Amino acid sequence: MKILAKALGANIRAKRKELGISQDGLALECGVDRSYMGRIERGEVNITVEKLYVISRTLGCEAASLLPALAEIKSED
Amino acid sequence: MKILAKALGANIRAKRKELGISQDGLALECGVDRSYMGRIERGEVNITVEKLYVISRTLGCEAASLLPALAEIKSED
DNA sequence: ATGTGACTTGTAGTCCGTA
DNA sequence: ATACGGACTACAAGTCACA
Repeated sequence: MKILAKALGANIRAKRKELGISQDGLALECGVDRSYMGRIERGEVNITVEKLYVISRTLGCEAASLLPALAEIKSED
Repeated sequence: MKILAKALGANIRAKRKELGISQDGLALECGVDRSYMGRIERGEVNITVEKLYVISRTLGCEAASLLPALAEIKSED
């Protein structure tokens, strides 16, 4: 899919592994579906800012820290 | 509406005014409807990360810099 | 130039599976 | 535990008219 979603998903996955929790453990704590969290990490969906905050809160980091830099994304998305 | 959307909208509006451009000027450059940009700034809608990047690119700043800190948003959204 | 209402369409997000 | 799919429902995205 889109570069942006993939980069964001990769950041979320990296942070999650850093904490040593499972994908569906994270999904459960975020109150989102297990299968949906998988799609997010794989960059198959373009999440809303609200969901980004729910996830970052659970991951214990700033929402801003999960976002890839603009330079990484270039002109498309 | 939600605190998060309002805080984000306020940040976008502040950055836009800093650049001295109008709401529909920004909307035009972002390729979104004038009325929709108004709703974003007023925090009436919960935008996707993709839209956030389109707007931040037009504003010439990092997407992360438009996001309010987690501490400002507390447990709700 | 901006706010608001009443829409339609696309997709985010949910819930159920199988491997 | 994770990837992936199908079939939904909720809401973001986009358009237009009027104040």
